[in-house]
Amino acid sequence: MNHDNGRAAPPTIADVARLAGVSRAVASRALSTEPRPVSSDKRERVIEAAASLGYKPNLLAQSLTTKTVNLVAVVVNHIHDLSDLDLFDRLIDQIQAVGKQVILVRIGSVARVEEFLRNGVAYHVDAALVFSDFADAPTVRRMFRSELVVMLNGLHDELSPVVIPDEHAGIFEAVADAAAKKVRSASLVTGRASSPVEQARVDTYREAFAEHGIKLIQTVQGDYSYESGHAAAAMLVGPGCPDAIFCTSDAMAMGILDVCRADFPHNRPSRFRLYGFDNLSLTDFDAYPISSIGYDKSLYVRHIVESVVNPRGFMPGQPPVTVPTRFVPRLTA
Amino acid sequence: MNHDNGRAAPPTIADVARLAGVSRAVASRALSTEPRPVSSDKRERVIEAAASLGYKPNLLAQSLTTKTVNLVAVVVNHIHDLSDLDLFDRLIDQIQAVGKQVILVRIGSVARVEEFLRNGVAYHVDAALVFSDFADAPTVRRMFRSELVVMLNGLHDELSPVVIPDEHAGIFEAVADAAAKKVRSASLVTGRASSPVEQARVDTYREAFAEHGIKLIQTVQGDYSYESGHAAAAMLVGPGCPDAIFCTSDAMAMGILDVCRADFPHNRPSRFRLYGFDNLSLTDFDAYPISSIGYDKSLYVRHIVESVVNPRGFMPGQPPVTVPTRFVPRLTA
DNA sequence: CTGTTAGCGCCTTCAC
DNA sequence: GTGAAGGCGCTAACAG
Repeated sequence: MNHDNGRAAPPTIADVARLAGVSRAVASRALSTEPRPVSSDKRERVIEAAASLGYKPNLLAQSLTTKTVNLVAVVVNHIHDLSDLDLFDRLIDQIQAVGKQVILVRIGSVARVEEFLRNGVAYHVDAALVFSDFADAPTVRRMFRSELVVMLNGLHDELSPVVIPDEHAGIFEAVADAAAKKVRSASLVTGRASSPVEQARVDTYREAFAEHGIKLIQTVQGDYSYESGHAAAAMLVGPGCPDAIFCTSDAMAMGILDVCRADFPHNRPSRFRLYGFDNLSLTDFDAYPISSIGYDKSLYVRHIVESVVNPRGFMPGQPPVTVPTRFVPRLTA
Repeated sequence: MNHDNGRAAPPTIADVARLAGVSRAVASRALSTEPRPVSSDKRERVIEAAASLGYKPNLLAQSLTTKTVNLVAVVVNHIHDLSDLDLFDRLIDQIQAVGKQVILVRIGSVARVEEFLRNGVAYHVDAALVFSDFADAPTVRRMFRSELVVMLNGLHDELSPVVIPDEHAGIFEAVADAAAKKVRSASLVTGRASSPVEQARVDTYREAFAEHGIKLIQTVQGDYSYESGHAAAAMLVGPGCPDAIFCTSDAMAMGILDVCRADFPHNRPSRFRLYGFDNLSLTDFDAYPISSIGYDKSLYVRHIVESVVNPRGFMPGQPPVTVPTRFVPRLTA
């Protein structure tokens, strides 16, 4: 019953085979999840022996021959990238549901990428899901010795599958909402200008403004953070205050809202309307009822896990898998 | 320069040895971090060869002989346990800084614990850091085949090191703060009654109230969540509203604050004072300036990582390592 | 269907 | 200081 009292080494498949009176190969086959040829009586004996020994396969040794570890790397800049905990909770749950485990890799800074490469953090993970934009696909492929890199940071790559929210619809819906509410002028608070994703996002806003005859008064650069929203507020709501402020992250919108509480009696806009982006779960708190742009997280996660489970579904050069975004109205608009 | 264009298999130590014109053993020794006898010219040649090949040791194969994977499991109930992202960011950073990687295990429910055991998620992790209270130390030890389990969920265990905040000081400071502000009556909002940690916490509050002559009017049970705080508010601030409300989590305090905004003009208390617990980074947002009880997170993380790096520092039966808590005043008190 | 034989990639004796 | 040989635990190829 009790099989790990002493300092005894964990049983190996050789122990199981011996106890069952079969060869190691048969034991291996009997214990395999795949259908393998074994006579049913031997299979039974093996299984019983394994149970009585409390045998657990050494997955590391296993991976050495099968070349698959059931390990998926999730690569982020900082853990704060996980601010959408809801999304990550689903993601991890789903990855575990398909029998894999998550190794969480925090890059921290661009410099660390090089460090990782030098130090050889080279687990042969089955796949790497890249949320960090500090590393491009080829680099990540080298880091993990894995061909299967799923880019979720907006950086495209011919050789790797890409899953990405299609921001067009959501942005246009949000701007249309503003236009319907007689918004004629707007300011835009952006993130890091260097990011191509952010570039595209800003362009989409511009396009939508143009289409609805909304005048873009001013663009302020932040860094997606609450603090940068806080700081941006001063530049935005002076005398020439716009009818609406659009932010490319919810956190920045939260910062602005906190500076301008007076402009939102009972959380409703008076002087200007406020739109965020991301649809963080934070926007469910009463104090931050920020109209935002979001997407179906389960669908997004499903696409990601699908490309991990079924890597052959991807052909080099294939266009990104997209998840449509939509406008999520709340009080601030 | 480019060493993985084709479908070529990653270079092994044998390739390095061949290129350097030495035996595999010498190559292994030269590449080892430990000091091993190798003539310096050969060492140099090996290192150069490894670099030019872009050689990265296969950590899995390595672990097969060294019995150490440089993998640390972080076990949580849900990802929402990570609500203190600040803490986790440091933790992961520090773990990576000592050359290990984090495998994030989400238990989800008590039923899943058994499932993990059956499926033999037997990665030989070097250590498991248990935040989940769904699993006790013996179970986790079996799950991971690891002797080194660090309990961070408040569940004690003779055989495993425990790191835990010492809540006494912080609670007494908070209650003293209230007493100094003429608080004479208080209500307490608690988490799951089943948890022994929570039991102890509640007892400490009671003790502190008694010492300062504060009358405990009412105890309401929540579940640490924002929503449960929201719900509790109705029961608390009726006619016999206390002078202060103490919550055993910041999230619950946030829920109460949102229901009772009117009682906090300019975020300052009028009818009653509000105290949280955890000192979440959320309390840095202007909208939730909740007085709380926290501890030095870097110190906490340092203790954890120390017990992972230096497991022999722990003796069975040793008392928990504690991190002192302290009161963190903000507007709501 | 079964058992034997070879490795997977690495490290560690152990002789030299 | 060096290299040959053996083995970590497991599974894929073979013959039988």
